Amino acid sequence: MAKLNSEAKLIFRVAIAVPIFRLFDYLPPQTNPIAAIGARLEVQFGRQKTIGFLVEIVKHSEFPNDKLKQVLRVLDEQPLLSAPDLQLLHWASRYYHHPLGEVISSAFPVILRRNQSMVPTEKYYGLTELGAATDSLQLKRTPKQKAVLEMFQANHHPFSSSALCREYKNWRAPVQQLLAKALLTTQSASPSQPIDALIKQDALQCNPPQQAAINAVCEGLGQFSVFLLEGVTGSGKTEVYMQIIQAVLARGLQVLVLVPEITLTPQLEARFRQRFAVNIAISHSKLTDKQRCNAWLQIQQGSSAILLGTRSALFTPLKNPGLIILDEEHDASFKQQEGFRFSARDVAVVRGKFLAIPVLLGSATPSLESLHNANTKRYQWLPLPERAGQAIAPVLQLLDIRNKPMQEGLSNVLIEEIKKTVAKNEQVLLFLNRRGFAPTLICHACGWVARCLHCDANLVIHSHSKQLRCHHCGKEQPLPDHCPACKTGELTALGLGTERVEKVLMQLFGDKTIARLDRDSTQRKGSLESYLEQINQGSVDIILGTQMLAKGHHFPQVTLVALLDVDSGLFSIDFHATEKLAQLIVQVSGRAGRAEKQGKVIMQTRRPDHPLLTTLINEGYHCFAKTALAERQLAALPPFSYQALLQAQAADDAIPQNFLQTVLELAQHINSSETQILGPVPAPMARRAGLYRYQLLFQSSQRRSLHHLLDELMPKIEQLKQGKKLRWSLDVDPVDLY
DNA sequence: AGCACGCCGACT
DNA sequence: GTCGGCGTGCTC
Repeated sequence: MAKLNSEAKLIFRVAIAVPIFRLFDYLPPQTNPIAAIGARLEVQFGRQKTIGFLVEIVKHSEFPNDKLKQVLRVLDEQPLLSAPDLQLLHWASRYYHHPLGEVISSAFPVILRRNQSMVPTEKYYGLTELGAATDSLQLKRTPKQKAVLEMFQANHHPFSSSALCREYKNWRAPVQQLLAKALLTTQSASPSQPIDALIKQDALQCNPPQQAAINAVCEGLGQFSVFLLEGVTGSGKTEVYMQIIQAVLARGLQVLVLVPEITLTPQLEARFRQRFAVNIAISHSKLTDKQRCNAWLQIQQGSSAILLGTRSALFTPLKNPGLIILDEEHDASFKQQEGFRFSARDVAVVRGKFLAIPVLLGSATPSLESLHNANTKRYQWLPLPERAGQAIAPVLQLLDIRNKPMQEGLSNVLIEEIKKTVAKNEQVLLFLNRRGFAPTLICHACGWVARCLHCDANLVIHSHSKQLRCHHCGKEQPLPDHCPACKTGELTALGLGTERVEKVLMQLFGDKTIARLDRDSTQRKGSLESYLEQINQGSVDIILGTQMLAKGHHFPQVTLVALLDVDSGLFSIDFHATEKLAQLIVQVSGRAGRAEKQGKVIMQTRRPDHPLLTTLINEGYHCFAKTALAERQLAALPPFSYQALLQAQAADDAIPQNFLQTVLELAQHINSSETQILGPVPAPMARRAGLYRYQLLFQSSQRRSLHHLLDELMPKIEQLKQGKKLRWSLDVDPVDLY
């Protein structure tokens, strides 16, 4: 009898955004005994009310049935995520060994993770029949209203409030008046647009490789496949993207476009808006929660056709999914480095599989993983070897600076080249991947070096703010004028940073305009944009900067690029470092000679025979990648093996060590020896922000056996009492072994 | 993650 | 005497 009874009732299995690998069982609410899988639920969880996600409806619960609580409310009649997207989140939770509740939660915008109520979509404004028929001249006494009305009449489609913000600074007042006059009306969503109205501007003429790439992807529409578009800088990758997007839009489907950094969204956004008349949603972390929620809902409900966003936009549900594009696929910022540590590139590929749509990965310098996948035919390789239009490839040369006269990192040969270039009124771009004045402050008398108290790192001299700053924990202190150790010695700045190069450039080229672009000089909001504009207007002669120069900005007037110090990247313990360096060199070189003028790239080095540099220069990135892959294979490193990194940190040195030792013993118990376990060892930077860091690396030639081990290990780690005294995390497919 | 319970130090 | 420090344990 009791059995019959328990089988009669239904149990909701609920995922909640807490760092617990378990699901929680609830009784259905009185009102809805059945709800849709994936719906958000309001539940009492401990002493607080939270949002949970309905994962499964089952017949009985292992949990003492008399202690089950009832779901308070079903928040979504229809689940906001589709079945394949829910499948994807389940997959991601298993693959990255991260709690399902947190993974599902990460697919929602912050507002929908917390707020009970569905946020209404953004308002749309459209013409009434009267408004369409009214001659705008009747409004000549109210010029603002007249202008707004004319804009609506010229465009034939409704505008959202965010779209109006883009067009007009103060649109609210005139729009309100037009509403009052019944010339405009509000509507909840934009109706779908006729296909022939999608295109504003005609496609450009393509060269044969571009056309081949477009054809290949377009033939694959409607089914899953992965394409790797390897296009050298200036080869017209964006045009390829746009023509494929056009084909997807013509089928009435949506496109998800992911880019690595926020700074790249305005450029692509502008080009998309020039070409397409469809609504485009934007999502990145600099937007407010409300703006991001709006973008999410627009895509989810189908009122926007293109979503352009960063890593966090990956899980946005598409009403009519058609294509995923991931630009600059090699970029490390696609990997989330905290919490749910997923790779947006890898998950995008799996998402394409679940949604049965193509995935297009693009880069001038593809990751070794993706090239390997292309070699093994998992991805279809689409090379764009030619520069599109008039562009000529730059000349690359190594400049041996051994025993050469130097001024603060600039060899005399380079200084002459800079002089010649600026004399022709052409721009120079200097790249140095180190901000600040100098990376080391040393006492000339006693050898004391300024070190961070909280990290295993030297403090960096920042001369503008007259400070010593730690680039790892952010701590700052005033620049001392005497040696704190011997009190008498003279303090010397050792090494090179962008501030120091800027100083010598101002001495050497006092009459020229120099722009320094690094994290310090572009902190103020909009300052990067204003620098970029000045550069494009030609009012800057010499551009000096870090990493951020390598990321996709066009500098058409630059004809000389110099990399001041490529050597510092040549020797690193992390096997990813050479790949990263090669990508950086090629990306920076790509800034030169984009227009008709041929560019020149000079790399200063004391290792002119280093195989990485010679291969890269003589045979190009693709050949470098081939040799690098061969080396990885020989050493059985990824992508020829699979890794997971368990990191632990605490204020006390012994705690993470003991914790990882216990984990190691647990793992050895489970392990059938197919997976190697290395450690526990101190992390490459053993102390950071006052915490001692240790790590345990798991590596296997078989992905399966690695994951079997982790599947069994993780629940045991979760139960360790030691785990509560420290911070630990598991990173599957780590890219940064720090 | 949040939140409560609980057991030890310096305060009106 | 008690306010509050954060260690420990629990959440269907």
